[in-house]
Amino acid sequence: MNRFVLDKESILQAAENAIRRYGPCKTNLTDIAKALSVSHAAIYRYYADKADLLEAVTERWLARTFRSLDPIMRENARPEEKLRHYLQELCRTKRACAATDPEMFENYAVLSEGSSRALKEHLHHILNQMESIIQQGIHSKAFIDQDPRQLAISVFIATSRFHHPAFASEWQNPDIENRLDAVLNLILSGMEIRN
Amino acid sequence: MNRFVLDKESILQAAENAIRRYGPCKTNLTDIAKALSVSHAAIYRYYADKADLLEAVTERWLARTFRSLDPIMRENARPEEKLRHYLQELCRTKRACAATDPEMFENYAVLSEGSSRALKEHLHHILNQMESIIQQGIHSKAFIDQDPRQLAISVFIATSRFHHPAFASEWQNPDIENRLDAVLNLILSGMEIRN
DNA sequence: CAAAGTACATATTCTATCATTTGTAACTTT
DNA sequence: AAAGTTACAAATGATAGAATATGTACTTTG
Repeated sequence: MNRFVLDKESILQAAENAIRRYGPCKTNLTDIAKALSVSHAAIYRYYADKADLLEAVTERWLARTFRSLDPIMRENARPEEKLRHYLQELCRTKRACAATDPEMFENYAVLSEGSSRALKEHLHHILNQMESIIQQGIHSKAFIDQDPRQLAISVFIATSRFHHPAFASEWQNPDIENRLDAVLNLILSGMEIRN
Repeated sequence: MNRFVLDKESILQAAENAIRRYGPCKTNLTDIAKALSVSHAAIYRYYADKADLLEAVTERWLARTFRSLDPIMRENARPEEKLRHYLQELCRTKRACAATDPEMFENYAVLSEGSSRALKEHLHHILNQMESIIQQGIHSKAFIDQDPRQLAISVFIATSRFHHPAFASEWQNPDIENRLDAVLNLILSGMEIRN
């Protein structure tokens, strides 16, 4: 018998499968429960409600998907190159998700319209990492001496077109990577101390 | 009798009134025709179809609304200040429309999701004006010597968050103007030749 | 014959009703 | 008592038939 122990993790996996199969809009608790061979009510023992479950699914997905940013933090490159790599990788990852994992990306896009705790935390995490790189750059006299948090926010905003899901339809343009590089050149040379 | 001569202009005005009254989604040709005391079929003598009429309405609205940019082009300021003013005014105008003329703004936002000739031309017009300011800056050795068109596009993209309708909901934040200034500082100092 | 109206086919949108989904509480089983 | 099921009320979503809107061809009017 393929009898699971029903737990948070198996519910998360079933939910993710359902989202991939039916898309985020058509996914319902009944189908998720059916896949686990339990009644839908059983899920309420583990998650307060549907929104809570979807938050958890997205949180797990975000952590997995943007792990590729962590090695960049450990790179031994000049801060300006590190920040460039970081944003290139952030945007590349978003593009890759939109193209190869469209349902999970849509799930994320839908959630990003509302106000989700998981997404706020993810944004904070991204800004923290950028701030840390900028901090290094300020210490090594590579970047102008301004509030690194504010700089991180400005850089994040200025590159929105390349990582915000509202613009996902533009990301198919083969020129998109060049466009990002052009914007990064402008921003980075605005931050650098020239000599 | 309030008998009009039915012409393109009076139809445009009636259409704009209808959009303001009912919103772009609920506006239909029958109501527009009713307001003009003609049958809806009469409109087809002047506009090929509904999309054609709405294009024309938007074109007229865009021309009227963004006239405030023209005086800036004639300003006798340093190119870096001129470009700053231009983008501040562009974004300020968008914010003002979103707040005080929500139906016409929504009409514009809806159109901007599709591919409208009027909007493409408007974008070209904006980019042309920005390019011209940048051109001046390059000649006066205030800006780095790069393709002014590409620079204009980069500046436009980097400020999307402040003028693209997808972000209109963020424009209520009282901090929005400071955020724009921070991004403009970054971009402009990236373009300027420092000494 | 130019300009608008009428009549009509097709496409779209509304609306009323029905089915599903969500969330809760009381019940069963081990 | 822990882990699940069953049964149900309220919210949400699907559906089909009615109503309205769009676009075209033909008719009327000055």
